Amino acid sequence: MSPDRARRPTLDTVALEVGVSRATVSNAYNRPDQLSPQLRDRIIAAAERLGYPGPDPTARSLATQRTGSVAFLLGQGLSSAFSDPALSIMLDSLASTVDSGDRALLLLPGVNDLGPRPESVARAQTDVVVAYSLPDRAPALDAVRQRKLPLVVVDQPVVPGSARVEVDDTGGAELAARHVGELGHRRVGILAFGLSPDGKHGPASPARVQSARYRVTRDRVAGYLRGLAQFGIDPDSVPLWEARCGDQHLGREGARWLMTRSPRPTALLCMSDELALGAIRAARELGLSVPSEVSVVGFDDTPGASWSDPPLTTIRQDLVDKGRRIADLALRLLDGARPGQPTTLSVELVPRASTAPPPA
Amino acid sequence: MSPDRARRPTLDTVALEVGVSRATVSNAYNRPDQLSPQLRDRIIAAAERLGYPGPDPTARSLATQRTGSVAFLLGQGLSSAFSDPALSIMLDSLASTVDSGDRALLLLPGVNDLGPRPESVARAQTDVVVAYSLPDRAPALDAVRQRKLPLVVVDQPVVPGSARVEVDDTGGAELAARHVGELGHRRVGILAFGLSPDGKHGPASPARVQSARYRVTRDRVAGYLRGLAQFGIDPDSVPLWEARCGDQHLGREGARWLMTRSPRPTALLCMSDELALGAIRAARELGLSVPSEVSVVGFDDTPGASWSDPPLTTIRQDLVDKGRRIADLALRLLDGARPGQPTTLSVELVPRASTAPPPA
DNA sequence: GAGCCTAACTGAAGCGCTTCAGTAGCCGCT
DNA sequence: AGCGGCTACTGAAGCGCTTCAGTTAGGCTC
Repeated sequence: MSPDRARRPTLDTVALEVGVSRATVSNAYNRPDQLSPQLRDRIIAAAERLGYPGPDPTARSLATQRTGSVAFLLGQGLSSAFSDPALSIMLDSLASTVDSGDRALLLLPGVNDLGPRPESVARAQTDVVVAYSLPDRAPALDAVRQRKLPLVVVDQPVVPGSARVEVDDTGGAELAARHVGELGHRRVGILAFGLSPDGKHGPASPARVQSARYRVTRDRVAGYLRGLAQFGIDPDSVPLWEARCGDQHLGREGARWLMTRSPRPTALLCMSDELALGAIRAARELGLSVPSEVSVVGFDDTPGASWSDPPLTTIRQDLVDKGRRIADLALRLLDGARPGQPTTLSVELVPRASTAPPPA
Repeated sequence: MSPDRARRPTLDTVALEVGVSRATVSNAYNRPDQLSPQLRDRIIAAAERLGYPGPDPTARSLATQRTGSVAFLLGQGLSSAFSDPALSIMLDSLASTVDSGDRALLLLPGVNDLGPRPESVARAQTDVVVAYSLPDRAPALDAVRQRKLPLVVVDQPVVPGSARVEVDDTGGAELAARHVGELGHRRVGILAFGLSPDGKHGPASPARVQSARYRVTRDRVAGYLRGLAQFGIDPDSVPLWEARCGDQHLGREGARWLMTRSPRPTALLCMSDELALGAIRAARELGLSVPSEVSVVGFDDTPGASWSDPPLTTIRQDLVDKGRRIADLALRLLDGARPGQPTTLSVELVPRASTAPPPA
């Protein structure tokens, strides 16, 4: 358009100015040991003078065949994602690990709960992909496969040839269920995450639970029911409410529904601390005391769990460790490592004051 | 390393296979109108057959001189950032706008509250930068300037030559202050965000307030004090507690400190809803009723504000609109638009049940 | 002083794509 | 028959950088 507006300086510009070859200027930036310090100083000074901002990242990427960024694929949009502090914490830890490896985080949020659009993935400048909690058969994963990018899947269905980091969801849920079982509860309700990416929330039928497209939700339900079964509780008698995303607001709504069933459950198993906090709130609004009239168990052990009122009994997973491992794994894949065995992170029960034996 | 492991197919591979020129294959992907549908179909089919995943994003970027991503620079790490739902909401709206423009979001979280490292910025593959709430004189901004990238600054000090989106922080804070003034409060405390990127929190001296490096915090304090002054309240008599980041936890701690001053403030002005929720909690723990014994005002009007107990009087800003505008602006800068006048978004007082006249 | 080694620098070949100025062929018009 | 104007496709010049195989000069050794 405009009459050749002062072309940006490139490596050549600088090389010409200093009177050296382009390779030398490149070395000045990337391999300082390859040239004499004096020459390097001259080059850097000339670059400064010419307003050369250093090697262009894109050109460098093309030449080196690595972009230096890690793409993070998210099932949902950012706002629902971050309404869950567990994700924030994990992502923060992931991001700092990634950043310390001199790489940036390319965030591809989901659209309509289906994960990112495949075209977004196709155009993403990245050399490794982390998929977090996408529904089964997310189209974005096809795009990843097509590009043959190394993939780390987290909390998510198995994808052949990818590395995997998982939390022992089933085990954790079972722990939670057994905890309330041991306390003597026999009427228990489940407050679950979304089951399928169709934006629905509300009471969920067993059939819907069967066909759930989110692995995490499926596994946790299975764990809950398995744990409860050990106390003779019939899975079909367990009411389940599905919250589309894990925020307190829906937790409250769901808990309200669960606590108005009859017979009223005396314990609520919640798939996240946020949902559990919503449940506590709902209980309070219904005039039910926690834990003497209703027990509530969360999942994740986010900071909010320990300072809620009452403090929340929950299943702890080490979110910081999780983020770090994911990032490490991704960085190692970049360096050509094989996916290897899936990493499964352990969980533990953290008993606090939101659970107690059921009312007599 | 390995003996020439099946080289990835490129445009040339496909062109050779189909027997057309490379340009034609490129057109098949980018300008379907430039070739006959039949040929295009043949090309796409051949690509499929060869496992060609479509034009390489990096090479494309180099050729077109645009990366297709928007870098988002954050003052803090992700976890503290997302502990503020206001940011999540805004970022979500920003991300979807960016995504619908077929661009991705490159997230550069801050390190040590100073914003991203300048090297990260230097290497970032992006063609436009959004800086959110960095401290004054953040080193990352120098890197942006050096690369001559278009810049949108948000909630942040003015940077020459950049576009700007702002919320009327001073005005909003003044609104909040006048609201409690009108209700009759004369002893008021302020629960503020961090003042400077040094990780400190706790009671802040007027001197520290003076030298604050975060514009938002500075402006809101100024607004509060201006509003209070209209009711004859001496700025020096107003206790201020600084929460390093805006999370409930620190809000509670700060509020507790404020509410144990003597004379005890009858109203608390909080810089975010999260802080305000923490304050309400602290009040409850101290056995003080909200609003009859102490009034609390938030800022942002996040969803949590309306369903807290009691519902929170707050200053509303339209976060979704904010995100969208930022993204639009960034995309327009990419298309060569001039930065133009700063956009200032308005705020309004939303009176709810957390404020009332002071106890007699 | 011949031979060898190393440090310092260079030349040129890519990396995979877009784009623009052509060219070739064809159709329709006069 | 000649010409203009299409449509469909091609060639080649970049985009800005990295990297590797050299080359050169200087220093060291015996």
